[in-house]
Amino acid sequence: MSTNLSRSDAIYASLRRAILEQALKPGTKLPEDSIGDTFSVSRTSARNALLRLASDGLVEIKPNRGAAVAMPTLEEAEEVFALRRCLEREVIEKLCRRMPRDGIDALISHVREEERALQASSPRSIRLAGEFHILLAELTGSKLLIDFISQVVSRSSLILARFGRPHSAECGIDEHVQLIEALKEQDAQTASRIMDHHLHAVEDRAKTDDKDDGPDISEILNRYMTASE
Amino acid sequence: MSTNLSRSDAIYASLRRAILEQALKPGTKLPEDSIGDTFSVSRTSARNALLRLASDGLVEIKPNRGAAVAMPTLEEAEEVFALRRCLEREVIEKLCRRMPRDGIDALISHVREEERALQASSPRSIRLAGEFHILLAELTGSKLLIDFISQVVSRSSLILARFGRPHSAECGIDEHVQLIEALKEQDAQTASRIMDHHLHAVEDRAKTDDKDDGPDISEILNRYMTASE
DNA sequence: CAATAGAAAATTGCATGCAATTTATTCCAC
DNA sequence: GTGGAATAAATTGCATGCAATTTTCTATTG
Repeated sequence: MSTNLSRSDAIYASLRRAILEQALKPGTKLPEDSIGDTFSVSRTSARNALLRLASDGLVEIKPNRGAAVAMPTLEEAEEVFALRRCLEREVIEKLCRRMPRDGIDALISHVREEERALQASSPRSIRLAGEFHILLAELTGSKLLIDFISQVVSRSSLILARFGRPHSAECGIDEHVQLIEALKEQDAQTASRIMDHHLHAVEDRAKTDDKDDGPDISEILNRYMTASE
Repeated sequence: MSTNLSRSDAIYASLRRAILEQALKPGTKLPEDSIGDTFSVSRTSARNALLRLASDGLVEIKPNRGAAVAMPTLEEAEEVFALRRCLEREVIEKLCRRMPRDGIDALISHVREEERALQASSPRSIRLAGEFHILLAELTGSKLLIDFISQVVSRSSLILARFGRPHSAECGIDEHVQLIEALKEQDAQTASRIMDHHLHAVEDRAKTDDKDDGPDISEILNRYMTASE
């Protein structure tokens, strides 16, 4: 049970967390050697993890030039949020038709955790805000929908890291609470309206363009080697 | 220019074509050795190709047990078509708002090619039917939308290979023609209606459950080694 | 001093080898 | 002849090594 994860799985998970919590900023180069060294594995395992992250859109791999944390453009950002609105609307509709028992409870308890992380100024709060939306998708029970939502949520985090205010949490937690209320009442129209407003707010947070790159990768990664949440 | 593709790219493309044209049926095992041998490359390259196909949902990889062409369940099939309707509706709406010049021409010319392939009873017709929908997505200009549509279209092909009548083309070509007409008139409502009807027809074609597996892989793959269209 | 050509270092793409796990086969008891 | 354990074959997960490409540094020239 302890080593149920393969080595490349562990690296994939750690890198993913580091990117989503904005410890690794867009543009940061990710050489296979450095990653293999810091995780004490070979380049092969690191490479596989990078390939998977690339298909998630979290890193970009250019032939013979290596991998780097993806730098979404403003154009791509618009595409992501347009598609995200489309997908999250589908989630809301599905959930208003059929919400699993304990679903509301799970959502409430997640929001509580978000609040705790926010008060503690933990970097987890950034990731938890995104995972609220993933939890919504999970409640629909559709594997594919979970997968697609995860992708747009991940990319949204990246967009906020690139364009948003530094370290701003992605979502207003109060809006999450409002959404839960509407879902409880099975009010699809209100829920959709809140979600649209919520996503527009997130999108608007992508305004200022600050950037700096290239600190020590290994230093950052050492904090993300553990598989713990 | 001749070898702009890396080795694993070529294998990925060939395997993908073979799966989408239903030469490789769901459930067929894909051992790294066999693939490497038939393409005259090492297991490493074959492995990378399989990893990418797995993230597309076209093959399933179980730890220490190898890869096989994915066998979608009826449950997953429902998920795919539900999401596909959602995404294709978005495509239609976008295209009715703004259709690129020459877009209609490109669609018409694609349908012509579909007709030619169908008359020639070419296995290409199966793939071309799916690529009509991908072409629609491409006309929206959204990279992400193209990506997502490609995924659901690929999975649809797999579902038809698993559950549909053998070698039935996925789509009725006449419905494609009707859709083009509605798009030309910028009639989003009619276009959406046709698309919904069209996709339901495709979904209904997933009824009978026939199966047989396991011919010689290498024999099939040899026909797909060329990088041709 | 700027610019460019060339060499050196770094990094990726791929092949091969080995240990570990899984699958198939053999052999023996019943 | 059947069921099950032990063994053999096949297959994956991973590490290492080498050639090819890219990037960085250096030196020479104008």
